[in-house]
Amino acid sequence: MLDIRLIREQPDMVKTRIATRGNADDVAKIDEVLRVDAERRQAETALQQLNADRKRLSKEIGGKRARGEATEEIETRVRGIGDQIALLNEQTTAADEQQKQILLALPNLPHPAATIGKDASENPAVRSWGEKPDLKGPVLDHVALGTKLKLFDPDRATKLSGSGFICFTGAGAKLERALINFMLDLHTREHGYLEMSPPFLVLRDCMIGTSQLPKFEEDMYGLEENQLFLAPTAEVPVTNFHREEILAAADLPKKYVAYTPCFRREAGSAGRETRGIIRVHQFDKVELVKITAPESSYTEHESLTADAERVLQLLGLHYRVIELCTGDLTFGSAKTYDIEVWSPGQNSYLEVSSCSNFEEYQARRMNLRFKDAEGKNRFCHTLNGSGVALPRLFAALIESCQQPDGSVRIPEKLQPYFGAAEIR
RNA sequence: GGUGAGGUGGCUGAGUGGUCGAAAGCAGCGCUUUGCUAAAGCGCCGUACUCCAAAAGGGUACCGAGGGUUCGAAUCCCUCCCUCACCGCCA
Repeated sequence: MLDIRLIREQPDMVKTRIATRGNADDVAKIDEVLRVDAERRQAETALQQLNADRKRLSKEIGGKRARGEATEEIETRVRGIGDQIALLNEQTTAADEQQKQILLALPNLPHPAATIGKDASENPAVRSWGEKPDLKGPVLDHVALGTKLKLFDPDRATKLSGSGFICFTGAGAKLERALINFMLDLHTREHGYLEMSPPFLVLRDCMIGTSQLPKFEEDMYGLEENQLFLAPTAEVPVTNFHREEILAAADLPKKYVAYTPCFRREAGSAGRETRGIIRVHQFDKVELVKITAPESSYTEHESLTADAERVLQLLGLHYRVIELCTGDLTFGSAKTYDIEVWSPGQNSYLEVSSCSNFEEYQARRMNLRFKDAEGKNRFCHTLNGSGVALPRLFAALIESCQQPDGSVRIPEKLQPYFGAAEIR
């Protein structure tokens, strides 16, 4: 959520920066929120004056009663003030709510140094690591390989939950588990993250806090009856862990890692990149979350991205890192790096991680603050990134490690977790 | 799910209709005293919004949340949430 004071004081700067996202509605919303804000403050000032009057006169009544004097006249006056207060109260509450809704629907400002562009085609490449594997023999994609080696069963998964679900089986299920444990151990032992195992169902307030709601409700699974949502990413429960808190500066940065399944409706993306296990309604992910002081968030953003990259490096998988340009930047993010692993079967790169710095955008929504050296309460910065998402990692791994004889070689670092050197 | 007891500032804890944004204590900060430590004394010590060009300084709201009664609510009434205890159910 953007600071209304920033919008009030520097409306042109806010408009210019938000416009780089390429959505004209956002700019219009700035003007709207400024208008509502002005109305709100005017009504609020009038209301406060009336409240002050009522408070003063009510105290007078108390005094007069104590002295045994008549109070009917004042009581009548105050009753009249009370009626006005009720009216103005409705106005300010409505304006307040309206302002809040507009602010919740406005995306974050892209970082001032962000690459300006209209969509994914203009995302600048940052770096790449490793080489495309030199595969001998016919290259199978992960669907063919997985089916042949019985690593997962798309057809039977459909029988269970409909299209867009996957069921891992046998060595596939074990590989999934091995990858989760490998990543959790890496991030906790070598990168200093604290492991969390959070609830997968979260309250609406959490979804608002990390900015999935109110704007993206159609992409979420919700349980109508008790107002819970299936978390689309561990980012939601883990970042909201400290919602409404004031942390000590000495406790920052907080670094958390969590494995959770992720639930996404993927509304509107039917048919796109849906082959095999590339885009499913439920997938596993190991997520990295940081809560930092504003001064260090960009340094922490670089190291978080490096921590995620390390997973692919240790598995020997070729990848590249790109920066999202303003037009492709996610809603709440100020800066995002995507990590894309090479998929020989798709002959393209697959996004396995999206590492974002939200600055204070989420913290403001969830009222997450810290006490700085001067004792002032300030908003934290929040960051997260996948470390990394599993189905695409799984696909890239089996495709990249396939052998001419049709087996899959397990990367050395993963063997202790998988318990074997190959799948055949 | 049932019954009972609770939810007040960083913490403990007073406050059952009027000058209560809230006693007192602890913790914290500053000053005085002091060779140091300790102790004592004095003062400060919540958050948000808002008014003023700004500072200084005002104002309003907030005692789990939301409604209601009243001229006036931390205090009375209703609903909900949460915590604790016991009972029931249950992996």
